[in-house]
Amino acid sequence: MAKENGYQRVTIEDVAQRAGVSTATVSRVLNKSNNVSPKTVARVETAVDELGYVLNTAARVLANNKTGNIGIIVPATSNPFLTSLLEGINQSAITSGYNLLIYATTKQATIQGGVPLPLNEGNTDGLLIFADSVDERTLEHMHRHQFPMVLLYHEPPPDLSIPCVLLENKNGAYQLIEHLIKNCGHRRIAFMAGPAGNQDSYWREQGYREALADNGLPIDPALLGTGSFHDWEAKKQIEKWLAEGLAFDALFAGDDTAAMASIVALQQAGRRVPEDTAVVGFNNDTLSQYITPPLTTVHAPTSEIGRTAANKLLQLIRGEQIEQKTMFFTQLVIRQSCGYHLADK
Amino acid sequence: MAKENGYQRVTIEDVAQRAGVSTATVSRVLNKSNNVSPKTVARVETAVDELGYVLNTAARVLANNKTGNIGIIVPATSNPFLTSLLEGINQSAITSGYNLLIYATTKQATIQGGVPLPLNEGNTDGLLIFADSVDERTLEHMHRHQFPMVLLYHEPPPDLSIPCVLLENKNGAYQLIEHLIKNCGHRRIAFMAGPAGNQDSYWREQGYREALADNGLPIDPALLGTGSFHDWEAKKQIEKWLAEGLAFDALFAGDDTAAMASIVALQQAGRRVPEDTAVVGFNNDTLSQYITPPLTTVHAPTSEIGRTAANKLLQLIRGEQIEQKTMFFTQLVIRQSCGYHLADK
DNA sequence: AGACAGAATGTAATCGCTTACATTTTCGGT
DNA sequence: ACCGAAAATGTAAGCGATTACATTCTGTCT
Repeated sequence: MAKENGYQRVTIEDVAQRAGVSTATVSRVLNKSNNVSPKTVARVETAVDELGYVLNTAARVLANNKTGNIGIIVPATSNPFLTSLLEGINQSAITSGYNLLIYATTKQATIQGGVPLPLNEGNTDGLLIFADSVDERTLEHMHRHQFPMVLLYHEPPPDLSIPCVLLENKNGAYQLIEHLIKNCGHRRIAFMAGPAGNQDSYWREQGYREALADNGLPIDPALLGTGSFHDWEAKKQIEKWLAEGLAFDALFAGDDTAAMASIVALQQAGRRVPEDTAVVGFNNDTLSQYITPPLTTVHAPTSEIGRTAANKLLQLIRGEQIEQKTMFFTQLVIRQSCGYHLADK
Repeated sequence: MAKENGYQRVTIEDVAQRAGVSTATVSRVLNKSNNVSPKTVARVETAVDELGYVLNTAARVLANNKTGNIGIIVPATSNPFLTSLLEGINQSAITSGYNLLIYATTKQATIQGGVPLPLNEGNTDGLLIFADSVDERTLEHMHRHQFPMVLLYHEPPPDLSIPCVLLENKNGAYQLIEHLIKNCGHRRIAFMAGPAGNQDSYWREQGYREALADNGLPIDPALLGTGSFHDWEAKKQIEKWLAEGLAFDALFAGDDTAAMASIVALQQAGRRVPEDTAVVGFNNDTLSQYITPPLTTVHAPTSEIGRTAANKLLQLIRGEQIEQKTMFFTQLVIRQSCGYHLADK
């Protein structure tokens, strides 16, 4: 009855008693339903105030089978790209009167088969799932139960028809690399992949490969590394390459975070960017314009993607029909880290 | 009965029936309570699997009066500092078997008097509250109901004894400014305040003022501006100062985000940093080492603060006694944006 | 004044789970 | 074979809301 910490909850019944009405009426007032006289509304409202009544969400959810929340499962990284994404999602959630609950998975606690998600039908009306932060088995299970979900930056397994919103990566990467080759005159371009299994990274690599091929450049496996979209990992990769004495005059770091870290690592090793080594990223994070040299990158409409994904989920929850796949496109942003301004044209 | 989207929930009763036991037993298995025979456990577990049963969190919460979640209310900004903070909080939450629910307030939807918080006793066991993201009236109300709360970077109003964890700002700022004056030889040091009402900003300003005073420098009101710990705001302030023709040879931007944006704005206007104008920040965000010039700043143990705050809240929830106020200290980090390496010593 | 539609309010079942208490099993010891 | 304590299981009363349905007020029209 009393909460563990000893506080005695005020219920709708107490309010009803104090206001001299039934619980049904109190509930009506609380839910602003019509057909309740102004005087009664007033009486109930003062009773609520006087008692300091707080609605018990759990009870309401149980009765309504609706929570008013949407959730998102993301990996617990500090990549600023995520911040933009969440910003967009939160925006549309709030606009629609929903709250956003965020659950960040860590290495120790990745969501894997069997373990029930902390965010589920009990506390959310639907879920946004970032990349592969939830394993396929769990996904399938929820899908079987028709729980509203939208996948972010990830296509669903072929047999699961879960709506998703995606970023077009290949073409963006292709243009970026082509710019490096044709406009800036680079030949030996290294590539850092993202985290294992990341679909964005996969397509960026495809764009990289095609651009090289189309421009008559070989794919040198030695130029293929891993940055995991993570500063530390990128730094390690650069150091490894440098130690090996790898020859490269440009680097596509996979994303902006890895690019920024790479620039620093390169500079610390005495290489000038872009004079000695050009570096380009992907995403166009807010910060990429603030570093020196300003980063050449590919703009991704991240917070718009977030907004759209949330809206799709909300439609799904309302039972509306939505298209399975939404694709967003990118745009090349040329600044200075690619060395374009130095190239002889 | 059926959820809006038409899915029929499997309840504990269905499981009980299928396993040929009572609901109580199923519940016991689900909660891993002892005193249930291995065979029964097995029978129940297969029934759960076969039926694809998912526990209804709302019902459990209603029965238990415990959610297993802690929540945090933060402003919806993309300041990387917040990311570190959340990281720390999430870490200890998960370690203690709790989940972290994040609610980000936006300009449109700040938490103000009367409006019930989306995160409350119904879905969380306790709340972390960042700075002034919740108004005093609401705070008081929850405090009156003994809802476990911990304030972050903010002291409670004098009459409300809510535990808080704070950062020591004044001394950090003092040292920073003193370094600028004594070691780097700057005289006209501008200051950018944070958001209105921000306590961290207040104390940083005090440190700034005292350092100037102690070193015989006047406080020139013209040198006092606002950056709001925000890139855009900082940029505007710089542009305004530059347009006014304000003379200053150093800037304490209030935090790293404002510092980085200021550096860019200054550079765009043709001023060299630190040769023409030194710039320093506060926080020591991960990125501050990656920019050029690397930022001189004050290190704040942000994610440790997060961890500590979460732990305090968890203790509070368990009913343990905790100290009201925990203070964390800072450390000066000298890199290059202050111009120290150029100063004649 | 009486009848009646519609507004206002009340009654009580229900949502899915936990758990105190009651009851039945199990099993070692004699 | 029997007893009794401990182990296993069952029964049913909540938790705090919502809401279908029933009932009681209004006030208008004849």
